[in-house]
Amino acid sequence: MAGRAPTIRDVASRAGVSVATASNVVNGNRPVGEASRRSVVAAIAALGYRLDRSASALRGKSTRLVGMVVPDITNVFFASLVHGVEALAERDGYDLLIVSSSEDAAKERRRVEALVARRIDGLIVVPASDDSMAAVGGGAHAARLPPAVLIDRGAGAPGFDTVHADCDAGGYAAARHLIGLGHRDIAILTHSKRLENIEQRIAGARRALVEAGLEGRERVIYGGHDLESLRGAIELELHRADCPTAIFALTNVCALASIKAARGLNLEIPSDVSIVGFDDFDWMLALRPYLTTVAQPVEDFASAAWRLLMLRLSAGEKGVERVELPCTLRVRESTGPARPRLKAVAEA
Amino acid sequence: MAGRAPTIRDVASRAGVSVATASNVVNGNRPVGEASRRSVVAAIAALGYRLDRSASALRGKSTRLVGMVVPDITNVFFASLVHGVEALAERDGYDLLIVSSSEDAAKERRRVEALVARRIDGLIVVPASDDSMAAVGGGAHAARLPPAVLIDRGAGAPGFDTVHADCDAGGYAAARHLIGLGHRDIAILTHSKRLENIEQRIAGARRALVEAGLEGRERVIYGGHDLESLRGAIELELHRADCPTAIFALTNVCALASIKAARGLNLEIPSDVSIVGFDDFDWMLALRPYLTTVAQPVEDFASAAWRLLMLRLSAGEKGVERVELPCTLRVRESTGPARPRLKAVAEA
DNA sequence: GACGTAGCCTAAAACGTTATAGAGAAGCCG
DNA sequence: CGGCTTCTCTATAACGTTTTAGGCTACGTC
Repeated sequence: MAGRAPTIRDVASRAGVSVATASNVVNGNRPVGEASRRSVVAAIAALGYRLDRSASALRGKSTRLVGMVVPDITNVFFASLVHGVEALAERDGYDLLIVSSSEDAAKERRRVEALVARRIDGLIVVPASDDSMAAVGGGAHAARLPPAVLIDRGAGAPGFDTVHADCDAGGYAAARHLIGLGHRDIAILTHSKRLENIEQRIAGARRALVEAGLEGRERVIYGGHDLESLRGAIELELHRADCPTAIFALTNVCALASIKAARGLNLEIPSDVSIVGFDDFDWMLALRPYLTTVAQPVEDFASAAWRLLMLRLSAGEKGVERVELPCTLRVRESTGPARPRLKAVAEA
Repeated sequence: MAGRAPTIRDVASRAGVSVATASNVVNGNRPVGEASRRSVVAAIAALGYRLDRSASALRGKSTRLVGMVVPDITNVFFASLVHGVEALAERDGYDLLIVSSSEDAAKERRRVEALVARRIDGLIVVPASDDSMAAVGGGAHAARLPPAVLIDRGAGAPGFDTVHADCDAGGYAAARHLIGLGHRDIAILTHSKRLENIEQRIAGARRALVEAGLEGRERVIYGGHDLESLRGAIELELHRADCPTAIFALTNVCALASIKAARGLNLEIPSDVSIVGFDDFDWMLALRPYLTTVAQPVEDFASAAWRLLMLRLSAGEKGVERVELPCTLRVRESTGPARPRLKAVAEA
């Protein structure tokens, strides 16, 4: 039937008005008289007209497109973030261009440039490293970044609105909990990158140890990004004669790795080794014993980030805003009183 | 320093060639002489020119934009699919517009229309229901859909390339395994939607039962989309006097729900109840006992879908293609010999 | 009645790119 | 040398929208 899709010209001529008026009806940019508006609406319905966003993106000042960068969509933490942001974006009539950085700053930079080439209105990023976004902004012919909000990491980065958890408090709460149970040898498992939020978690834990007169008793283990290398790293630690009686796993993947390692070495949780994890997602509730964990308010991360972005898009120039959200320690079954280590760990 | 970003006009004039030539250098659409190409490349570097994709989207025939629709990005199965597709899209210079349908056909339709308004080149969908995409294609002023590939569901939908697993074989293998262990009362847990692939899994299981002379011994439990309602549904079943000795959970969320339910009722796995799950992801490996499961080749889903889409984008008209990939039963520890039920289930 | 103002509308110029049609030069064949 | 093809390049017209700069009418005020 129809040769090509109807354009706003077709709408205008059928409604007997100018294209400008038709356009103003479509995107209530300027007021339109009641009579004109009605005939335009009727024409739109009759023709089945649909606004071509490519064209409005080119001509208009907004593309109603927001870019989102995450290290790994497969990680439920980031997936939840995306989930939350996507819902809000839809509500406000934005579409989301999602890319992943694979925890690689160079790749992140490439991907962000691709997004900028699409003229995104704004950007929400979980940066691969704390300063990677600053690097994208700099340089001779640097891509002019649109307003960007950093989530989870890069809390100190100048020039960006940021949303992050109070990781220091989270680390402190976790460590205090373990210390209260009598643990003196605590392994802290994390991935290798030097990230501000990770350092904060460690700092918080350290603070608790110092308070308890246990300065320097923690051991920080950097295990890499993937599950298997993390498991290997913590397994090695558990093999030692002076192995820790508790593990504080700084991300949900680290928690998973710790559990797998303990299982592999036939260590009972929590009687042989206590574990405190990070984050709190559905699958964790299938683990037995239930995991004691430091939960982050992921939904709030998403809504805060979106709010900041929308604010900046409408408000234009304004000071950067830093939102810090609370973590909550959820004590469940994977932590228990420390016992003197009796049996030697069997070789796997 | 620079007022506005350099356009291809600036590049052309600096290189001393026409804009058409500059454009042809940027997107090797037509051959360009060596001398011109060099000066254009030099000009691009000097000016820090970047192609504006909004403009090429409007004028050109391709937007290098692909839409992807998933029911729920939070589900690791769909997240993995996105992960796979995104990597391939990046490789081929496409960007991915990701939306989620929340398992709701009406929302799916709205979201697809939004994508079409962006003039996406193609579409990769895990449809909310088997015929939801066909519905989008129809209608009076229906959005003309770009080439679309359906993953996981809608295997029979006319006019679409599809990628799906051999669910019948998967269901058959799982049921045979349970029957071989002596199970006679098998509960099949799934979410409520009538989906072809789910029906196939059930059909496969039935086939195994019929073969073993156990016709009609399975009970299919439709538990809804979220974890808690699924758990409630299977819990109810486990409460019955004639409760099943084995559960075949038809998705990874169903498996999770089954485990939680068993735990909640203090049933030992597998001695009290055996569980076969579906899909195979990292977090499942932290469960104890290790879950026996029917694994789907998620990475292959993604690459097959991408291949089909690229094929159709280049080949134009051609017959629809249906890719069916094998499932593999991974026998681990959550299934064991059926024992006559001795103890009554304690009230939770 | 002249003037200012508000409300509604229009014509036409962008936006930055790619596609089209064709021009000029060079090479090949008869 | 004329005619043909091939290669490279250019000028210019789109693409479908929003924005700009006014223009017309109606209305109230002096």
